[in-house]
Amino acid sequence: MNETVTIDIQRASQLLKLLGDPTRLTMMRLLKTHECCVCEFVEIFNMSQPAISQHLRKLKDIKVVKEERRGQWIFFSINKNHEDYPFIQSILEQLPEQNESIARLEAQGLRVCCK
Amino acid sequence: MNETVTIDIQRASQLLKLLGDPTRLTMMRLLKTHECCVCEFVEIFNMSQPAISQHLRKLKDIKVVKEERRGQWIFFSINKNHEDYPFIQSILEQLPEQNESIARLEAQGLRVCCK
DNA sequence: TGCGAATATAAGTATATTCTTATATGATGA
DNA sequence: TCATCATATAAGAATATACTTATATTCGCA
Repeated sequence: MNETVTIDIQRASQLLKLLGDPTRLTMMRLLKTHECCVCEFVEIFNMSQPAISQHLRKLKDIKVVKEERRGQWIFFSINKNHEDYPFIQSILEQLPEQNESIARLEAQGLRVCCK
Repeated sequence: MNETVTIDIQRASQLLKLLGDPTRLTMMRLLKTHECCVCEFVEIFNMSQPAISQHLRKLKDIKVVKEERRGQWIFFSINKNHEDYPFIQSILEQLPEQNESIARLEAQGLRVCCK
């Protein structure tokens, strides 16, 4: 009958709470199109490394992002296998692209450092 | 070019933060299909009247719900004229209906009390 | 093997959030 | 007009959140 995928209210509110922080929401929007490492986020948000690390940990704890070490760096990306990925994606899709942040990084030569 | 409606990240995170509470998220889902008054929410959530009132106030402050007094009762409903209504609606649509709550109220004869 | 860079964790603090209880307001109806 | 019902507000307490600074871990490379 009803073909719309639904998500349990408890899980939904937990996800929304995590996305309800401007830093984490922007992180997720950035990760929608770019893999990023911690040092890039530190630059983009002009925030301390531990602060960034702690935000990423929360996203990692509920498995909406995954990490992959490449040499010295750890790259984060969205976990597309997450059970609630469609829900998350439907939100991120409505947010404006954050390409300026990435462009600014590249202009400063700070993006390459993590490639 | 891009026809998708977007919402500013700051406003989006503010909205998501408010929806990121199970009580408020359930309230919004209920209001999607039913107007409700405070006393009904008190029954549904089995929560104190001031606690309910304070949650509703937060939703009212950012104008995602509106209120209308009818005699002794104040009925709440979703403000469909809110600038970010499409964003909110896209989230609520993915949540399961909360008809059991309403049905339970009616079974207890507590729904009529506010008609 | 040891040092430096990238990241994580721990502990502490300031602030925000969500209740509670007590009280105020506002409409209805005897 | 007064008592009562529905709701709002105020003040306070417990807990959660998001930083800070200091320190630990882990990898790559000389």
